[in-house]
Amino acid sequence: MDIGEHTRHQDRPGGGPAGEDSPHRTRDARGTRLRILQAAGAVFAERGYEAATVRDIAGRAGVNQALIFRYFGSKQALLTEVMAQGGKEQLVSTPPDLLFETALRGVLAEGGKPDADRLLAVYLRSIGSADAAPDTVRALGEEYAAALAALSSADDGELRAQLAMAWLLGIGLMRVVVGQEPLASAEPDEICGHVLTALEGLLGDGKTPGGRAAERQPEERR
Amino acid sequence: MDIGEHTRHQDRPGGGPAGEDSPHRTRDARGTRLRILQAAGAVFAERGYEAATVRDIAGRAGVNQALIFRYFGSKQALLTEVMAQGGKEQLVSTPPDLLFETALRGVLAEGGKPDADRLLAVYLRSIGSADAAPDTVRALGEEYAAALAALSSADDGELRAQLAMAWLLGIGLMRVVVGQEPLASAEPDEICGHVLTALEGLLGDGKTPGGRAAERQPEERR
DNA sequence: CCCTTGTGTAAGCACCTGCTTACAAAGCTA
DNA sequence: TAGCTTTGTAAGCAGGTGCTTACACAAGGG
Repeated sequence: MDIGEHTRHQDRPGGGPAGEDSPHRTRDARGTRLRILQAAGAVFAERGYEAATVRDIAGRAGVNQALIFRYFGSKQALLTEVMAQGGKEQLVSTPPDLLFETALRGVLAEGGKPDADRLLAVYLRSIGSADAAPDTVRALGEEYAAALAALSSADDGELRAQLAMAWLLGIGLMRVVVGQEPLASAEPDEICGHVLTALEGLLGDGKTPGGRAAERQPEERR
Repeated sequence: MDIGEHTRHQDRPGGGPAGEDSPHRTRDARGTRLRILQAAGAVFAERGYEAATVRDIAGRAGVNQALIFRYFGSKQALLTEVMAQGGKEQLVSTPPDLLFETALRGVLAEGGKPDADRLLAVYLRSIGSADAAPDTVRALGEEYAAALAALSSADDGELRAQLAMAWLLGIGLMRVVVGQEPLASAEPDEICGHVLTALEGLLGDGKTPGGRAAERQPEERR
């Protein structure tokens, strides 16, 4: 699973003052910060936290590595910043009854689109090594699970919701990191149908039917 | 999750020829090799591949680190060896219709028992970083999925089986690595009941509509 | 005795890591 | 011009990494 499409800035060793067509304005602090964040997201997603080096990130962003420490302080803080961006937006902007399907489709879309936000890959690849990553995942996962649990009237609703979240993560792991076939190339609609059908009883608590989200026939793609 | 119980050999810097009561026979190649493998499994499981150092492993095993390279050649080869041991035993020794529940219970038991085989933790923590880890996981997962797929008459049986395997991995990830509550401390029986019920329609028979399976409640409601 | 083989060790090498420091230049005000 | 802040860079530091080398000691055979 090669990514292959990134910002095109390479580490230019010479950096001479000759007439090079610099693709970005120099001395643009906000732009530089953003490029570092994007490059960090890509490198963390590809290699995981430990294997990613700040020299790699700086090279990909086209900046000197000292700038990374000026802007973010440390490699760990950079990872935290990468993880923090855009984490909860989906959570607060999606009605709870559609939350799981939305999150699932987000996970499924990640493998396909090359330029999709690689947040999930960063999470998955950094969980094993970085100290802050499991905490971030746990905190985010708990909020998702709590929102999901509110839908169910079962007394162990939170556990059920976390089981559903675990399935999300596992599917993402298999598709994005491991790349197992045929799962990795399967149609999102097909996977979505299977998963939602299977979870119907787990999340829908039995009394009220799960609603449209659990219909076997997948809805039209958004 | 403190381990706390291992071979008690520490790296002794002096190593004087005085009358030291060595708790293991010296010059025992097979025993030394085994101790290295066990120590490597523990350290890889705790820290992940990248963060684990051969000096740590050697220290935990009570041997000189040069021995690790004599016995295994490289750190990567050591990881491969650790992953290879005992991977497929369960696969070939379990009838297919019990395979999923057996694997699930193995995953669930891992968090509780401190001295359980940490193979899953090694997998999960090393997936993000090591090169060979995803390949090993993919190969092993494909065999499990193939065995599971043989049970189903659906034409996409393999996909369904891999979805089930993904759930396994995700639950393990949440329990062992992330440690999310209440999932991490939940009773294996309870989780097992939920998961098996939910997967009934997915793995059982592709022809049976999923809604039917979700209609019945889990048998014992705690 | 020496020689060989198998097992274990101490010391180091070459390299890489995150991070820091000293410095240069751009932009701005006066 | 000078002075100041902001943005960027080159060079290096202290420490850790995987891995190698040279060596020590036990055991067995001639």
